[in-house]
Amino acid sequence: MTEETKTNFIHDIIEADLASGKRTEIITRFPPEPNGYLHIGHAKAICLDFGTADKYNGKCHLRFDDTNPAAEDEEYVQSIQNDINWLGFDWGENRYWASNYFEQMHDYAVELIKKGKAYVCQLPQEEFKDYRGIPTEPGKEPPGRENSIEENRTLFEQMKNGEFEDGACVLRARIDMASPNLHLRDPALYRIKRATHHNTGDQWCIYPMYDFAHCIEDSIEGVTHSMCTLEFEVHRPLYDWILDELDIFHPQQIEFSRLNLTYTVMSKRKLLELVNEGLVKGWDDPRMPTLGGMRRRGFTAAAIRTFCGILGATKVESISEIELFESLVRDDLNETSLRAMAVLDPIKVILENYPADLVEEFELPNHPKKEEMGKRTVPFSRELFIERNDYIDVPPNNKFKGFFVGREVRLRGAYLATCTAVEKDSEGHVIAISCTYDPESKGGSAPDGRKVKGTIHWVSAQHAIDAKIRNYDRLFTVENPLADKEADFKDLINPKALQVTTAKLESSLAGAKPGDRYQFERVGYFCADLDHTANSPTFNRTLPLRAPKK
RNA sequence: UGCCCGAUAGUGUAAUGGAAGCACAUGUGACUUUGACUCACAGGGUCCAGGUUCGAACCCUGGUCGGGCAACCA
Repeated sequence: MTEETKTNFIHDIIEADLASGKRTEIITRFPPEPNGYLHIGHAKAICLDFGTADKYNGKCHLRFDDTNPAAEDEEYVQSIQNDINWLGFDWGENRYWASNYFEQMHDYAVELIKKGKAYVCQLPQEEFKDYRGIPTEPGKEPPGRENSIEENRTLFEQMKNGEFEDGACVLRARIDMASPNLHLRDPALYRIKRATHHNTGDQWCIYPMYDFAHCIEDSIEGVTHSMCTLEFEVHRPLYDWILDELDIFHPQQIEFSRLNLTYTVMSKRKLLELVNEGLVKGWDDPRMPTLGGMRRRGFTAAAIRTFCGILGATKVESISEIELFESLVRDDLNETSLRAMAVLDPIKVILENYPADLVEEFELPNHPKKEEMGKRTVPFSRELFIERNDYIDVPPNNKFKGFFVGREVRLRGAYLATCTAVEKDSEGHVIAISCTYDPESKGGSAPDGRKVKGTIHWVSAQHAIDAKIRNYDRLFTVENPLADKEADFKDLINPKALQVTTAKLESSLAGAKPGDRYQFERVGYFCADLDHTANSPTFNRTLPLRAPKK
C-alpha cells in the first residue's frame, strides 16, 4: 500500500508493546464469517487489520470464522476473497479456517472440564434465561453446575458422539452467575447442531460458540493484536478468561467503532431486506454499500482505502459524511479517468454554414493535464447534439455558459459557434437550434483573440453512439435512515437513486470494456457496467461532477 | 434504576501536562477550451461543574448526554 496509514490509538498500543518488548512481531487477522457479502464497513476493518500489519512489517491472516454451519456457505468464501483482493490486500500463505481447529478446540474444552471450569448444562435454552437473570440482579446457579468432572466428561463425550438431540444440552463455562457482566454468567461454549459444515462435512455435531472459538483461533495463530468492533467490548473479559484458564498464548483484543455512513445503511440484516424485497437488484446493485456494489458503481479501491485511512480508528460511535468519501473518489477519478464527451439529454444543433457532407476529425486530449494519457479522435459534422440545458431562451444571469440566440459559445476542441435560431414543438419544447460556426476558429480559438463565455461539450449526430445510462444517486433521502425508530427505513429510499436514460456518446467510446472508467466532461464520472457490450452500451454514473454553486 | 464504553468546529479526526491543528462540508474571490480540476482567503470547536498544577482537551471527583450488554449468532 502506498497510502499512509494514519496513526491511531491502536497503533499507540502496538508501539508501546514493541517498545516494551512484549511483542517482537505484529500479527493481526481479518476474521469474516462466510455468511454474507462484504460492505464498506468491513473495508474499514480490512484496512485496519491489513494496514496495521503492513505498517509494522507484520502479517495479517485471513481467517474464515466458520463455526456456525447453519449460516455459512462456500459461495461467500469466494466473494469475500475476491473483495479483499480487489481492495488491494493480500493474505499470501496466511489463509486459515476456524474449522481446522475444531479438534484442538474440543481438546481445550475437555481441559476446562478437567479443571472444573466447564460443565454440561441440560437446561433448555429458555429455562437458562431465568437462571442467567437480568443485568440489575444476580443470576442463580443452574442445576448441573456442580456435576462431577467425570460426569461432565462423559456428558460432553456423549454430546460429541451425537447421543443428544440438538439443543438438549450445551457445554458452559463455569464462571460466575452473579457477575455484573452477563457474558460471564456461565456462557455457552459448545452447542449441538446437526448441520453439514462446508469444510468438515458431518464430522462434528457439536460446534464451538464465538466466544470460545475466537480467542483460541487468535491464540493458535499467534495473533498479537485482535481488533474487533465495539459490541465485543463486553466479551473481552470472557476472551481473557478462556485464554488465562487454558494458559495459552494471549493475544490482546482491541475494540474500535464501526463505520457508519450517511444516506445508507450498513447492517447485513437491513441490506438483506433491501435485496429480498426487490428494492435493489441484488447484493452488487451499485446503490448498495457492498464492496461488490461499489465496485460496479465505479468507486475505486484506492478511494476506499484512503477513506478508511483518513477515518482512522477510535472508540467513538459516529456517522461519517458520504461527502468526504465522494470527494476522495472524485480526487482519484479526476487523476485517472479518460475524458470523453457524452450528451445525456440531447437537443440537436444544426450548423447552417457547415458543409453537409463534410466530416472533420479533431484530436482531443484524454486528460487536460496529463499529456501522457494520449489523445483520441473525435468526428465533427454539420449536425451535433448538445445538452438541453446548454441552451436557454433568456439567460438568468451572466454566469450562464450556453447558447441563447445571438450568443457565441465554444464547442469544446472544435469551433466557436453563434446561435441564430431555435426550433420548438407545439408544446414549446426545444427540438433543435441553429448556429453558424466560425471556420477561422478551428480548435476553438479565434485568430482575433476574442473570448467567449462558455465552452460546451457536443457529439456529432451521425457518429453518435446510443447508450443506456444508469444514473445512480444516494440510496436514501435522509442522512440517517435509522434515526426514527418508529419508521420503516425502507420508506426512506430515494426513488431517484437510479434513473435510467439514454445518451449520445462520442464514437471513441465504442471501444469501452466493462469496468472502464471515464469522465464525461462537464457531466460526471461514469463506468461501463458489467453488462455493457458494444451492441448494448451501458454506463453507470459513479458520481456527477461537483455541483456548481449557483 | 446493574455493568462496560465514549464525548475536540456541521462531520470525521490530531494534539498523550506546555501556542487547539488537518480534511471534508460551508462562504467569498482568482484562474479556466470541463460551472470540473487548481489556487487564495474567511467563519466556526475542547459536554457541564468543581479540583490538582506555574500551566489541563489531556490527570482526579461529581454530573449531563450518547452507545453497548440479558442467541445454544458472529
